[in-house]
Amino acid sequence: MFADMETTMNSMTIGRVAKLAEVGVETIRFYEREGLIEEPPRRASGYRQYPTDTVNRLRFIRRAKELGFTLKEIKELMSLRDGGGRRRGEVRKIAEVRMRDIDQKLARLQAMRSALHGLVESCACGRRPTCPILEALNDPEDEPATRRRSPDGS
Amino acid sequence: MFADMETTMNSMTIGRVAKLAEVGVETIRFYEREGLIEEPPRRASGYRQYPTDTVNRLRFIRRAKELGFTLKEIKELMSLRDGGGRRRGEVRKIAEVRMRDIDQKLARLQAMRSALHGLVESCACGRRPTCPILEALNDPEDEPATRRRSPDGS
DNA sequence: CTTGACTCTGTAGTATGGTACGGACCGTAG
DNA sequence: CTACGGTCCGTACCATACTACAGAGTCAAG
Repeated sequence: MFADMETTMNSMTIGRVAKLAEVGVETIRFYEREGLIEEPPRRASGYRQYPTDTVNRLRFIRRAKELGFTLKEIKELMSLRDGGGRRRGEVRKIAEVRMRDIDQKLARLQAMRSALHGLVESCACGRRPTCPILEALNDPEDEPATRRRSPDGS
Repeated sequence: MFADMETTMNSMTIGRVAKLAEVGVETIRFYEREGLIEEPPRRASGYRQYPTDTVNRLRFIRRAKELGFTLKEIKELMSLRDGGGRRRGEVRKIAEVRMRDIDQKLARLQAMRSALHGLVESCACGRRPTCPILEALNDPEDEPATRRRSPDGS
């Protein structure tokens, strides 16, 4: 058909982009309104003409969302690319904060993973005093399991 | 005050649980309605009396949510503890699926982390042809970067 | 035994992130 | 040139996950 032409021409209709990025057409327009992707050039008719790169941006958004980031956070993450009108030190600081945030997510996912692994390997479902899955996301920082700081949280 | 008594008595009011788990009182009742936590015993007055363990469950929910799991998924994860009326093989299968899901999240978070790390270390913001942050979540599985399987995605 | 904070139920409203029209226009295959 | 699907814009609706009342009852300190 004409799919090949569109892809090689480095300019795609919204429907083609949507299909490649595996999102809905309405979603793309929604992201445009929300400022997550920039307004593309238009044809004389008003049709949006997307650069192929937009597909990657949309996939990034989709996956980042699956990792628990909000659209607002994703917008910020993507703006780190070009600095988003921020000073260098500021970009650096944001990136560092996000990294710590990600490290925490990594640690918790790993804990959950190993809890599930234990469940699969030993099949020790329901015969333990404590549940490894629930334990997985226990955080010694705010759970004084043995005693830590003041006994009253407030 | 009476905080100490309540904690040591292994039975807490909803307000106390809420404070310790760092969620709202209304949220707890909402989770109860949704079946994420079981209905606690009541006093004669109708007041809910929570076992201390409920705090851990609520924290688990809070963190799992931050990791991008929906309440439905979290409910399923928690039900793996007691089997949730499922056969052993079924529990195992669910756990395995979830593990693969988590592995993917881990890989993507790690990619994003290292992209941010590169940004912080080299401070190479905005002077590259491609953006490491956007690249981070590119997936060779569905993005035929160099050519792979059929050239047309559909 | 009053007072003020807490809890109860039920219902309504909010924020986020889309999703689905309706009615008109565009574009290309036949 | 006509059919038919894609796209336009605006608005309305939806699911998820809370959040905020209202109005009544409860608890415990003073």
